Parts: sequence; structure tokens; C-alpha cells
Amino acid sequence: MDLVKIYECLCDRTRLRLLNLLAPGPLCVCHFQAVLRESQVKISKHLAYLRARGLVESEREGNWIIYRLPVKPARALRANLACLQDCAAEEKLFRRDLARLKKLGPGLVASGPCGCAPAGRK
Amino acid sequence: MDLVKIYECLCDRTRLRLLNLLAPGPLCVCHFQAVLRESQVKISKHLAYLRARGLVESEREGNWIIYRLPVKPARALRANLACLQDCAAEEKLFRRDLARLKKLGPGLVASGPCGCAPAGRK
DNA sequence: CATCTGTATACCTGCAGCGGCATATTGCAC
DNA sequence: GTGCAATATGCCGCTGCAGGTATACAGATG
Repeated sequence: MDLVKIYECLCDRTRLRLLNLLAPGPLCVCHFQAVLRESQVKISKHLAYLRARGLVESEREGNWIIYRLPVKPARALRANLACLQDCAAEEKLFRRDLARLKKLGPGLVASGPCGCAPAGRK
Repeated sequence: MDLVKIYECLCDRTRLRLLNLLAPGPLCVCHFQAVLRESQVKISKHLAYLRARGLVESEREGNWIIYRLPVKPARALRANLACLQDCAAEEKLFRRDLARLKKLGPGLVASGPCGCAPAGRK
């Protein structure tokens, strides 16, 4: 994987927040919306940007689309994601995001269908 | 230091090459020109870009301008520079640059006036 | 002073990304 | 099938950056 491409993905705050949230485990789009409190379009486009460059992977699960960090990341990517996680731990915004994520659902991480919507899985 | 700003600096190949060359020690602009074999303007502008954002520092020494990595880098910057060095060691282009740098002058790193020009220090 | 060398800056063009609005797509429920 | 929820995509305007050419600046030399 090309180093420059990786850094291009990392040089936007929204994308950093998305990747930061993915570190603990897979999430669906509505989680990102709930935590970042940004428009659906904005989040969706940044996720598409990341996916097109191999920084995240996605999978459909019923109505939802689950995003995750690559299962087998290239060495350079792994190193930089680790570095990001390390650095993000020192910035308020990222910590707040993670805190909000935890509030969303305790067993959320790596759990089944997201159940994020008001309608939820019904 | 803002993480996003750091990554903005890292998302250009020329700038990565410059930073990679600075890892062993300070250099003057003509060294970058000799190693990268890019136009003077291109290199100068990228160095200005990096300096404006605190990724490098510069100091005049007679006719030459010496660039170096920050003496007291912020934690996030230090982490990412270390990561970059690690990743760069695996890419041919960066290794070739370092090899060329070594050929330029054995005692070059951290030495005195650069002596790079034909006229040199005379 | 004039001149040369090393380096920086101004101005321009082209291109890519960001964010917004509107709309499309996919799958579920009825 | 209809309708709705979750998500993606197309188009537009704006901004910022990359790289080029020409020019300016600073210091050394004579």
C-alpha cells in the first residue's frame, strides 16, 4: 500500500474521527452519525473515500452497512493506524467521540445487528 | 500540534522524501536538489510549506539555508516521524534517496557548511 | 559599487477534495 | 406490489494545493 495514499486518507479530521471510532471494532453508519453528529452525506462520502483506498472494509447486514478496519492491513497501514490511535488518545475530540460511542451501547462493539435506529431491529 | 496539520504535510510524496532525508540530520537545500533531482522551486516551496507548519526548522548559514527536523518536536509529530521512518525503510524510493545522500558526502550529516556547490566554501 | 550563487516568492493554470442539496439504490415490512 | 428506512451517488460551487515561469532577495566576492 502506498504511503502517500494512506496519508491522504488521514489528512481530514472527519476521516480521522471515523478511523478512531473503528479502532475498537466494526460499526454501522448510523453509529458514526450519532457520535459525530454530522450529516449523513458527509459521513457516507468519507467512508466511501476510505473504502476506495482500502483503509476500511464494508459489508451489508440487512438494512445496515457495517464498516470495519481491514482484516489483513498492510504493514504500513497497521503502523499508521497504531500511531493514530496513540496520538488520538491525547486529543479531546477523539476521546469524546469514543466516550459517546461507549454510551451508545455497551455490547455494541462486534455485536450483531446494530439496533441503532429508533425502529431498530424491531 | 494538530494531527490533521501533520497529516496534511505528509500527504505529498515530495514532502515525505524531504522528511525522510532529514531523519539522519540537517541538510541544506542544494542537497535536496542533488538527491531528489527535482526543480529548485518545487523543493523550496515544499520546504516552505513544511516550515510554515512546524515540521521543519531552518537557519541561515552564509549563502546556504540549513533545514532540520524540529529540535523539540511535539509528541504527535515525533510519533509520526518515527512511523514514517519505519515505513519509508520498506519503500525503494526512500531507500534510494538515503543511499544517494550518503554518496554525496560521508561526513555530511551534522557537519558544518554544506560545500555542495561547485564553488563550495571555496 | 556590480556580479554571482543560493534560495524564496508572486503569479498563473489545472486539478482534486470538501460539503451541500437533491436523488437514487437496496433491503425490509406490510 | 407500496412504503419506509438506511445508505450511496450525481452535480455544483468553492477552496487549496501542485507545479511551472519569471522574478526578487540575501549574502559573499571582488
